[in-house]
Amino acid sequence: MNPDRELTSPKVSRVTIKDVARQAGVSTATISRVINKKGQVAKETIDRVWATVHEINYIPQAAAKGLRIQKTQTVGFLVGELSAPFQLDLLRGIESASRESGYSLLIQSTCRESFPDHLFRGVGEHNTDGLLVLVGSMTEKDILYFYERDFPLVLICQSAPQNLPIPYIVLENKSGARKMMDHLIEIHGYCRIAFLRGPSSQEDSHWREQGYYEAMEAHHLAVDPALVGIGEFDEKVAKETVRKWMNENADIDAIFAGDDESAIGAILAIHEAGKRVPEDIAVVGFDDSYLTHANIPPLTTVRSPIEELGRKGMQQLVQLIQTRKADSKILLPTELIVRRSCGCNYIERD
Amino acid sequence: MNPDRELTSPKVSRVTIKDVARQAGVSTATISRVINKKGQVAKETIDRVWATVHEINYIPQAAAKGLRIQKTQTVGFLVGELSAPFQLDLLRGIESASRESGYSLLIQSTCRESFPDHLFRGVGEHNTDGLLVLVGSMTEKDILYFYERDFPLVLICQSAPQNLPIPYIVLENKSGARKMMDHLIEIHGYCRIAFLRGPSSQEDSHWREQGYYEAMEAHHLAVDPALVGIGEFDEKVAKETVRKWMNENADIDAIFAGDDESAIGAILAIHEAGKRVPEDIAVVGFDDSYLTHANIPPLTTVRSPIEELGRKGMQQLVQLIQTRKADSKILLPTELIVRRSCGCNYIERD
DNA sequence: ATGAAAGCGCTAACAA
DNA sequence: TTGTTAGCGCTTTCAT
Repeated sequence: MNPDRELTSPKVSRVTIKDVARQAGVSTATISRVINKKGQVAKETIDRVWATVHEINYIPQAAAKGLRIQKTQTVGFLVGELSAPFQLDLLRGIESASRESGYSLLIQSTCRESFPDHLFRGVGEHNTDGLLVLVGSMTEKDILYFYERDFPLVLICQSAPQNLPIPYIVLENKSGARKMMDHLIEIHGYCRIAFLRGPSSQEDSHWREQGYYEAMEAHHLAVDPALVGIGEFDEKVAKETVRKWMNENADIDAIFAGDDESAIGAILAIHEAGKRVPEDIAVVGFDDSYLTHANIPPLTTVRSPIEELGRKGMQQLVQLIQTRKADSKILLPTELIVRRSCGCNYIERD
Repeated sequence: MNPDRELTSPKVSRVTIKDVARQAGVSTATISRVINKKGQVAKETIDRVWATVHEINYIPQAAAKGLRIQKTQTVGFLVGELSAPFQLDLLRGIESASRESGYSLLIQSTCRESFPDHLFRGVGEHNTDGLLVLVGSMTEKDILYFYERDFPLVLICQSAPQNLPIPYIVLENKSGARKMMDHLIEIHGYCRIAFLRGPSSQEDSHWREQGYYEAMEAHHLAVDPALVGIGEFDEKVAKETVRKWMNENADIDAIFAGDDESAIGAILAIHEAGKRVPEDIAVVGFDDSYLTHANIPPLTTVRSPIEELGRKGMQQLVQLIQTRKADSKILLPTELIVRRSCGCNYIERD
């Protein structure tokens, strides 16, 4: 576009620990001791070293340190496709926790990954001390590969394959769904409740569906198989499913969508059919993701503590790296968020 | 929570280039040549080396290579607070571009950063070859610091301070705003158009506002200062401003919100006042961010090519790192997205 | 309390 | 075409 500019080669050649040593009149060993606060160093020496460090703007090179101590002080976050809004909350939790623990954070999406070779995986033992693996971002085969090499791995939203002792952290999906269903049934008296399931391979999806069945059974309500449709955690897919129900004039009191995205799709389809939410049909979601509160009507949903999921997951990973131990399983509680799309009379405060 | 588990120390001690050399019966130099595809190596040797590499699962250690070649093959992305949904789109573009260029991606939020010392910045010359800097994530002082050291920097949504030749990439905010205003005025005949401005320090915000003024002037419409209110790119702030207008019964045909978030806030406030969008007051936004199309009514807005912004920005950075040259300024075109909140009769297709 | 020196794993200049 | 070797910048052991 615009004219190029020319850059000279770096004005300042890298300053190394040797420069600091020379300048401060001590050995590199002492510099290292001061910077890493290890070993005994005279108070005055410490001060002189720090002064020099600042004076000449010394910053230790990570690669050299890493090579020497055989640690990268870096963790990796693996994600399938970067697109679902909850990933930003997750990332926020992950980033802050890693930073607080003194680890750098490498992030890699594996969706259109096409590494010719295991050599060239973007992230792994060669450049990280451990990996945080979001469901769907790594094949079971690869998980096993790392496990066999005892490389620290923490799984998010996914339990360990083959019951291996790989630490993982998941949401309380079933009880969350159960709470939602109880609300729909007990408070509103809905009986004909449809369910929009997520991807069948997803554990979150699976447990939410189980919660739906469990609640129906507990309240002696029959599940109409025709009212369990595909939502795929996708707005468009859900919309299509609900559109079909609308066309068939299906008898539905409420739709429990497997996640907020599909809930949006459901609402859109219902409006398209000229009906109202929640007056004609209630719609509720799961996750309490971005903007659900600003929906019209504001969406009743189950809050997933996504940022916390990221934070805790990262804390587990760091602990695993440093002590080789971690909780094998962490279950994060979910919370019912009642707004108006279920038929309640909630008023948004701000 | 659950019982801890014990992990043994790594079963497999790291395999190094020496192991491959020994096993394949050649020198480490040859291994290096094969892996990096540099220099002349006999076809059969190449095959033998690769076979060995796979057999013993050799992965070159990034730190060692980095130390030797004095490059990290890593780039950093600096962001203020990880929260605005557009950041995910941005990150997607950045991540894919960096991966395609063979760079690892370090990400760091600088919001609640509290490094005691420049030594311990999370990201910089010590662990990256260059930095992608999102507006608001770095002080001018720090930008200057890096600039003086000729450390590769590309700015996103922010022009270079002091007209320094630091490459940057921004959106066509003014012309986008202008297009939107022209639509509002020429197609809908609105005259009393309010504007919800973003943070005054933000360049995006500034240019969008300029586009508003320019369009008003071009159409010989008077700007009513009372109708230029604060929105801060924030739903709640915008809502409050519009709520005030509603209470005052201000004469408004349309509200042009500086971004989609504030547009949402505006819509909420209008509904709260018992009025309809767009029948009573039209509302339009800027960015075409997540879920705007699913709004009720679907939001008319200006699309910002955020993912492209990330991709292109990263490509510039890589070019800057590798050739020391980059376009000094890139302007990314925006596009008017007409839906229904402006009063048009758009039907969502899916 | 401080310094000398070895060596982490890799690349590249030079030699063969 | 292949091997030898020095050395990147740092930490750490062992002296002193």
